[in-house]
Amino acid sequence: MPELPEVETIIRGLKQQILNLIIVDVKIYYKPMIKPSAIILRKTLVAASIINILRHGKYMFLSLSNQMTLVWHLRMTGQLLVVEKNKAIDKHTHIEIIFKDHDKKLIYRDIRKFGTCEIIKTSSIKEYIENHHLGQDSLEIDYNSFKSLIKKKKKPIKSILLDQTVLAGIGNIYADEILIRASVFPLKHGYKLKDNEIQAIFKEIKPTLQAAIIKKGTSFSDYINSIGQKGKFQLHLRAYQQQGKPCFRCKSIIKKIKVGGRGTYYCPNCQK
DNA sequence: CTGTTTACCTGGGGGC
DNA sequence: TGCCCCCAGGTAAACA
Repeated sequence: MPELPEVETIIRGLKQQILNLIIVDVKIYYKPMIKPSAIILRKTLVAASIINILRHGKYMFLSLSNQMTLVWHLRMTGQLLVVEKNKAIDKHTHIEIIFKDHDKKLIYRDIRKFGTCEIIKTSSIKEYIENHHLGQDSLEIDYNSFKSLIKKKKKPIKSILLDQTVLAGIGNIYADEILIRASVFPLKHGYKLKDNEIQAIFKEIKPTLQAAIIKKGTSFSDYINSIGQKGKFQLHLRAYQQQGKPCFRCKSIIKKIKVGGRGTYYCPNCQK
């Protein structure tokens, strides 16, 4: 499940590997993931190069040399990989991008086919973020806007952290990791949180995500970065998938519940 | 407007 | 061995 730290890790890898390489061919095997169409994607990419990559939350913006930008979202099992040009692809590979005079290619793999690739004008990236009602990036958000957003919401804080219109980038893993570090019960509603609890959550958001970026993300099931490596933050998880294990703080047994339909892990003693 | 539920997909695991 | 069912979760769309 690529969340902000995993997407950031992928972008850092891609920037080192494929920036400014001229694209000579694009092969598309699964068309429904592309907006507006596979034909337009091919036309847009051939003869162009990727000159910059930005991130907002879990969205990647790959800007091209021709004033166009690919908005790529990996959803749950998407992978952007740089592999040897002659490497055989498997049935989960949906796009191949071939570069001029280069022994590597960029491929898109996605077991569950939820990922999307959308072509927009580079000048309308801001507009795209607004139209999709994305909140501030989780590494950028300031305390006052965070606090006022949380106070308005009549739903569990866990669901609020997952809401990309509130703040962008947090998914199921890091929502639980932030809440156990902040000692806040995931089912407690936003408007019922005390200032010191909102402060405690805010204080954990950026350091938790930054720590995960340093470890190159969490690899629980499918996530690997652009050179096929797993992350290492799964070795530092305190809540996610830790049911039955002792809490890092008080040694109580971590419990698993459902919040808004999502598996949620927490310490029944520290998070009340 | 708000918040909740469902659809989109596939693979893995449990029950039998 | 194999079939059925459920589960995993990010987002958009449908719904209440």
